[in-house]
Amino acid sequence: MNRAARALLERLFPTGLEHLRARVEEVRLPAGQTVFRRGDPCRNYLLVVQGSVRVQVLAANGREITLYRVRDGQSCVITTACLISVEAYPAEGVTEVETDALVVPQPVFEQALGSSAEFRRFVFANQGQRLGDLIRRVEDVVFGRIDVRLARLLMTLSEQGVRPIATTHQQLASELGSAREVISRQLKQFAGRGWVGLGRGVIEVKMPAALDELARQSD
Amino acid sequence: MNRAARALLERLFPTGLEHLRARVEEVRLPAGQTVFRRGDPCRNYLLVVQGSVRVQVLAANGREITLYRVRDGQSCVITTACLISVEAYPAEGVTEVETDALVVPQPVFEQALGSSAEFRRFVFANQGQRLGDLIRRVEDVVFGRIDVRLARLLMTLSEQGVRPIATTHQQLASELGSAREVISRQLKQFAGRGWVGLGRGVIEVKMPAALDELARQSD
DNA sequence: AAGGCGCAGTGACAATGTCACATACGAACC
DNA sequence: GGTTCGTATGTGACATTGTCACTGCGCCTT
Repeated sequence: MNRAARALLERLFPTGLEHLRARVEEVRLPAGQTVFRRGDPCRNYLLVVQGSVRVQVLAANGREITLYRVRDGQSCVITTACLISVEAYPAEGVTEVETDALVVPQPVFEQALGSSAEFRRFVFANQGQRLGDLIRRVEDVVFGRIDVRLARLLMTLSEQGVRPIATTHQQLASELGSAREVISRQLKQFAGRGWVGLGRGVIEVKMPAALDELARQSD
Repeated sequence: MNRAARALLERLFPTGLEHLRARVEEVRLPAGQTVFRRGDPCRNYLLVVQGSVRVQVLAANGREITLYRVRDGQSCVITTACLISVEAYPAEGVTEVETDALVVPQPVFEQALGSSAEFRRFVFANQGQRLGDLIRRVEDVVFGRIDVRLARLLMTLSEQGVRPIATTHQQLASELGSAREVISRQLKQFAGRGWVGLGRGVIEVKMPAALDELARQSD
């Protein structure tokens, strides 16, 4: 078990709960691995030590939308909520990169919840954040314009990742719950204004200020 | 305090936790009352004893969408999640009818969470259901056709409420996150096929089987 | 070099949302 | 009975977004 995993474990199962640590398993998942599927029952509490899990919903016709991501040191709302209420997963989770996770069996989860205020705080803090993400996503999808949403996404990707951005139009569409053609058209507009440069599987943000101004429009 | 409230209180604060009951307050809210606003901090855990709270998001241009409802014996995800994570409310809640609720102060909530497995189960069961509602709502909004969604809504309303349905096109639009004109057009189509009868503020479902068939279409 | 496959471009059309009005209904009041 | 007023609904023109059916391009494999 690596250092980050051990630190997280010690934080969540502090003195007095050491005996629970042994029942927590560490797993290393390759990128692109499905962690849970829609309709699966929840049996374990999952904690991402290091990596990223994308939680998404798929439509029959191939369209999809990303609900939120679970990143380093976070846990998944759906798992938490379904674990005790015994609902099936309403969405699916896929690792985006190689991901290190801790698997806490349901009985251990319940026991820790009963005996550690720190553990409860962690669980609820995660719930709150993920739920907030989700509601903002609804708002965005229902009321937001696609150009604004795309501009925002491009800014986010260019700030946090390698430049130029390595992604396909289809991936952007899946992120936003839109269709590839729509994204292609928007990107062409952006490119026409000189805001971005387009290549196969590559997008270069050339005028971040312009994109940013568009991204700030709320309505 | 009425019987239903007392029963709920006894269930959630059983023998051993009687002392907490006294710190829970009962309130009776009139219909149309705003329970919490977007951006408000969460200070109390709210339990609906009898009534209904609609949780919704409003857009700048007047459009709105209902996320879910909290009904008899249920509690609100947002409140639960924000209470401990100290996030502000990302949506707002409004009573739809006169509503009886229990107000559990944050410290009492934390204490109960630490000492009662029954209380924890209740809280998480509610979380799971409400979160499931929310994800299904996202799916519906992003991938669903408006005619199908409207048919489903009309069936739900006609099954559970007084017939004919007493509602305006605007209310239906707000429920679905759509625009009034869109709903009016769809209803006119339904009426043209003889599926419904329309009046001012009133909709009569005439051919539930036809609506139901439409409502079952998933894609 | 020849396919094959994934990615992107395109035009026509359908569905939904927006805007600016016009109308119609019902309650309250003369 | 009429008048008036506020709310609910109808409507056409248009903008935006999604769908469909293709085309073409670039890169990899064989």
